[in-house]
Order: sequence, then C-alpha cells, then structure tokens
Amino acid sequence: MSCQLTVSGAMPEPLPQYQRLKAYITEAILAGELKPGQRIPSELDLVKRFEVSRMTATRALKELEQDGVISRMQGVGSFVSVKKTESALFEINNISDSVRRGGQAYFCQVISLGLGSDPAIQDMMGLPRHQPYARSGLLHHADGVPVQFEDRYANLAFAPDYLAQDFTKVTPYDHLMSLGPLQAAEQVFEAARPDAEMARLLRVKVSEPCILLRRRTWSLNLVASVALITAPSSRYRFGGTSGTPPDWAAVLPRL
Amino acid sequence: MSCQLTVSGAMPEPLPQYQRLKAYITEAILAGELKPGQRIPSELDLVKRFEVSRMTATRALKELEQDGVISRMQGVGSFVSVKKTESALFEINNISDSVRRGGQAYFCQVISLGLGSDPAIQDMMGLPRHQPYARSGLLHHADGVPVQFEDRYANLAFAPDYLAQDFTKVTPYDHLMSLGPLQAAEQVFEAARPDAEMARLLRVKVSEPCILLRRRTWSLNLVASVALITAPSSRYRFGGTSGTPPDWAAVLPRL
DNA sequence: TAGTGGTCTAGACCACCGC
DNA sequence: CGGTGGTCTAGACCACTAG
Repeated sequence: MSCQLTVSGAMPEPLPQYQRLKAYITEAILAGELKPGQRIPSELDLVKRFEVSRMTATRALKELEQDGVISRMQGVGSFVSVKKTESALFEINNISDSVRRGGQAYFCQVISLGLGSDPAIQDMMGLPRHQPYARSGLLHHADGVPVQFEDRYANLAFAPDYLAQDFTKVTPYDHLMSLGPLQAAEQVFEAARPDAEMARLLRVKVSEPCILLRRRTWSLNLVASVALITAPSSRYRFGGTSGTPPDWAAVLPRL
Repeated sequence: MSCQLTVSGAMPEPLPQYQRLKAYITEAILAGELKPGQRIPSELDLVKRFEVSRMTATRALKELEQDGVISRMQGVGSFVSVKKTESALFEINNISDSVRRGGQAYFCQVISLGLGSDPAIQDMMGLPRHQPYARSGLLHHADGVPVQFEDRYANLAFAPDYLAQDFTKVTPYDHLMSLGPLQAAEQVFEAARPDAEMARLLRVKVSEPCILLRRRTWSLNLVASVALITAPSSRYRFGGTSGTPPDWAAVLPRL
C-alpha cells in the first residue's frame, strides 16, 4: 500500500481501492476467465489478495451487484450474473431474445430484402436523394405464430454489409449493435388496423388492433436505421422500465 | 425501503440502522417537512442524532442518492432531489403542457373521483387489502375534443391529499411531481378497441383503434400511482427520445 | 461447523466548497 | 478556515447456507 507516485498522467490517477477491485473482477469477466454463473472470489479472498479492509471489498462487490454484474447470496457466495447487462438505458430488445426469454421458439422469415430510395425515408435518415438505403422486411415468429412484422431501413454508411446478413440467424438489432453503440433512440407508438397485406402476413383479421411502432436509432452520430414495426396487440406487448424501482418491486404483479 | 413491505409477510422488525435513517429522511419528505431542493441533515448530524457511526450514516445517504431521492455534492451537502429521473424509455409528459405546446386549448373534465379497493390494483401498488387507494377518471380535451381518458390510481401513503385536488386546474402529474421526484416508471403499450362506454366518452366509434397505456410510477421508494390511459390513435400519439441524438437531428422530419 | 455475506463501530486522512 | 462528502482501516457480532 501507499504507492502514491506522482504519476503525471491525466486519467489513471490514484484510483480508489474499491474501483481497483471492481475493475479486477470486471476485466476477468470480459477476458472470459470468469463466466456467467461462475463463482467469484469472496470478500475475504479479496481482502487477502489486495490487502484491503473488508469494508472496501464489501463495497466493491456490493456495487458490482447493483451494476447487475454479479449476484450475491448470503451464506452462499458471489457469482457472475447470468442475465445480460441490459444497458439500462434503453429497453430496445432483441426480438429473438425477447421471444426466447418467454420460453417460445423463435423463427424469422425474410419477406423482402434490397435497396430503397423513398425520399421520405431518405429524409428521415438525413440521406441525400442519390444515396440509397438498405431495406429488409422480416416476419418474426414465436412458436410458429407471427408476432411482429419489421420493416427496417438501414443506413449503408453505418452498415455497409447490411444486405449480406442472414437475417434468419442474425437479427437486424444484433447486426447493428455489433457495429456501434446505441447512442439515442426516438420512438412513437400508434394503434392502427392492419391493411390487407399486413393482415395476411400476420395472419390476423383486418379488424384486429395492432401496435405500430416507428423507431429511429442513432449510432456514431449517424442515423443507424429506421424501423416500422407492426404487431398484433394480442401477441406482442411493448413495454419497459426506466429509472430504478426499489428492489421489493420485483414481488409486484406485472402491469 | 422500510415502509411498504406488505406482500412478503415476515418482516424481521429489528430494522437495520441504515434503514432507520433512510426511513427517517424519506418520511420527513413525505410529511412535507423537507421539500425538493432543500438541505437535509449532514452525515455528522445523523451520527449525532441517531448515535450511529459515520459509515452507517454514509450508507443511508448513499443509498438514498442511488434511489434518486436525494442529491449529494462534496463540500456542499445533501439535498432533496428536484429533477425527475425521466430520461430513459419514455418521456412522461404533462398532458396539459403537451396539448398547449401543440397550440391547442386544454381542458379537463373530471368523470369520477373517490376511493377504490380493487385487489388487482392494490397488488400492483403493493398495498395491503385493507388499505384503499385514491382513484380519478379524467377526460382530457384539446380544443374541446377529447384526446385521452386517464384512469389513475394514486397511493394515499404518497399522496394523502390526492382527492382534494381540483383536477380541472392541476393535473395528477403536477400534483404527484410536487410531492417527490419521479424515481422510476414502468410502461406497457397495447392497442385495443374501446368498449362502448369508453367510445362514448372519447366520442369515437368502437371500431377506432386506441392506444392503451399502462403506467406505474415510483417515488420515494413507493409506488406513487398506476395509470391506465386510453387515447384514440388519430388524436394523440405517445412518443419520446432516449439518449442524446446529434444536434443536426433537429432538422430531420419527425417520425 | 466452516465459510459466506449483512451489518456496525470508532476512529482516520483527504479533496472539495464557500466564506 | 470549517463543514461537507469520499475513501479507508481493523477489528466485531450476526444470520444464513452448506457439508
């Protein structure tokens, strides 16, 4: 302890001890040395290994728990969280994960794929008239039943290989998220009756009310994509949580 | 965190010290003794008043900060939160502001007001069976046309004077926000056809698709209210932005 | 029973802020 | 400068879970 050299740098600094411990655990997880569900060092292990007091180790683990990185159980131990980090910022889910989390089988049917140049879409993406965008029409299924039709327009400046993806295996969400961090999102919800073609695809009556979600996402200071999502309200719900509810909220019934 | 644990039954009463301190602050805010922006006792104040160690007082205040109840600044002090957490998934707008911002005249008609004790609602709010909630049914108008019916259930532990409000002048949103900072929100969007009564109120055909929004909000670690909002999609849209789009996004057409 | 996390104490030094 | 929060120590007792 007490190595307090006059490091000139700007960022590193004398990092607080509890942050050093957090970084140690986090990096071990990122490096794959600790995998989800696996046990991590106990508080006393960290006390010995890093020569800190137990309160400091406790703080590091407690904060990692609040960050959703690990789970802890009294009398048992601490473990790498199984559930994904869910960057609490947005509740923009991967449809395939969301279906599978509900215990249903996911399947995606590619209805259309190609280039487009509708001026209205180009405007929404901030593209010049001469620059086309990629377009995909995907029908998402849960247990064989169509639950959502996704009409997506992708910015080729952000995702040049969009059309080369196999969307039966990789969702647009997956592909776009692999190219850059989700920076911002704009969403509008409407209720509408499906037109004849949409009703046929979704296998619903034209009188069945559907949610129509328009979504525009930004990444790397570009409009990454615009999506028009139609879902029969009886088969798919859009929702989410913002902020941090108290922990006892988990016992409350869902909305 | 200490109050309101009604569902789980067994409640070991020797409450931890840090939770006693949290409850002390939270209840002072609920009682109106501490108002948003106002200074709260410092760590050393709490140490003396409750005869605990500083680490314990520190923990209580730190958790209240994470809960969004207070804000702390080194060298300055701790204060009751003023700003709403909002940010993430969706903007929770004041309907009257939202209508007026569109250049339309706002008017609210009180359809019903009173106490309720539907077990399903009590469960969603974490209330025991014997404890009623306040309930209001409000019809919001823009330029004289009904745009949204709001069925709202308010937690009397959070808003004891809810029923005394004049909702033609103060929206539920205004009243609730004046009592504590918005800590978290949970929302679900559905599309549905209005029933006969709802269609009559909103003056639409029963075949007109409506957005049904269920929303639950937390403040001061309590469920502040649950709202069921019905709006004809042709007259009102729900939308919002999360994250920070680039500046130039302002010139893009709306979704 | 041994190991884990949950809570707590009574000190301490520091960085920061406003006066 | 005095007060605030930010961090840290070296102990302690307890409740819980597992073998």
